[in-house]
Amino acid sequence: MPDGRNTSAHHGESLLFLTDEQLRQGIEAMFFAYRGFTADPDRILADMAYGRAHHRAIHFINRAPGTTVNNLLNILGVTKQSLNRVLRTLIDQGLVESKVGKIDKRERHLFLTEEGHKLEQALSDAQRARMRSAFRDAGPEAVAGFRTVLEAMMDTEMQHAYTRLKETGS
Amino acid sequence: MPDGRNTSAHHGESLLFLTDEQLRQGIEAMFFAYRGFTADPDRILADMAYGRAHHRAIHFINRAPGTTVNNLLNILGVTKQSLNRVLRTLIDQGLVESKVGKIDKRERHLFLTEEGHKLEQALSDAQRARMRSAFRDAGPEAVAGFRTVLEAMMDTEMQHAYTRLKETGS
DNA sequence: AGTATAAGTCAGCCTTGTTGACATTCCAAG
DNA sequence: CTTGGAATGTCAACAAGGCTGACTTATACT
Repeated sequence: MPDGRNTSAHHGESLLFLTDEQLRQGIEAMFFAYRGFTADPDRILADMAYGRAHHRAIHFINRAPGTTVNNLLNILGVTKQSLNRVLRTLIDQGLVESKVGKIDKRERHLFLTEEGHKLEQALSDAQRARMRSAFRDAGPEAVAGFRTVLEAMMDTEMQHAYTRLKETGS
Repeated sequence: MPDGRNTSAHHGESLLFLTDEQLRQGIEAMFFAYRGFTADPDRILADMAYGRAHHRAIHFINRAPGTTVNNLLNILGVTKQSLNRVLRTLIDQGLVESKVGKIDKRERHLFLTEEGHKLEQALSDAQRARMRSAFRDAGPEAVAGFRTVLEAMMDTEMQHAYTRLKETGS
């Protein structure tokens, strides 16, 4: 973490000078792109009794099988009550399994069932298809830049969560 | 639009081959970054009687003053009723002004009042600060890539809306 | 034994999205 | 000039998914 690297606004260099217009375009790009990003899974979920919140839970349980409720809470950034409502329906419907911890029996470890995996596949297939198409159209250098900027835009705790998940990656 | 450029999955080149793991990281980056993206304005709005929906309306009215309700509807991608609820509170609170169209009197043209501009400034200052910091940390090539990928991720109609807004830029 | 932690639950509230039905105003085509 | 359709506004009802606050249960730690 270099100190004072970006404290001065004007160096007379285009490298560090960013107009409000450029920033505004970035803001709008985020807004429109996020709509596209969620559109395909949303369409699948619309026919079912589930929403975007269920998708997020399923995604991260699949990503980190055996994760605890508390862990998921931190990653998703919602309240226990909010997550519990979602989790309860997923468990009731047999998409998620909750197992009492061996070391600490207060904890519940979450796993996708066979059925849960099927829905996860359907949802992430749709989302990956769009991401793949965007990545291919944009090319590898653009993809690297994309990830660099997004990472810099995260809150610090989320950067850590993101990095931890990356390192867990197959 | 070159035909058949990305139809084949395997060229034996890293250029076009994208693993599910890479795509999943992109998906998670989008998720965590969008949280950061909205966090600062959300904090400001939490103290007031407004939410993210008000922010979006204010942003695009500021961006394209005199826009019609229908136009805004298309950009925001919500129903007339949903937007109307937001718009009504903004008009009642004196942040937005609605003027009957001169050519077509059915249309309402929307403008920010002095007060509306103040809130818009506060919100976009916060959001731009984060975007600026992320852009600086990432560097200009990364920023270019970021925008290329986001644009490729949008639905076609939103690409058009985005481009139209860009060309309107000061 | 007493405190802290993990999880679950109940109740109630808010924002923001949805549908459906309907009124108004006005342009434009027949 | 009339009529159909477009743009807008409004009412009502509902659902998802956030939130807070209060409380219970089980377990772990000190």
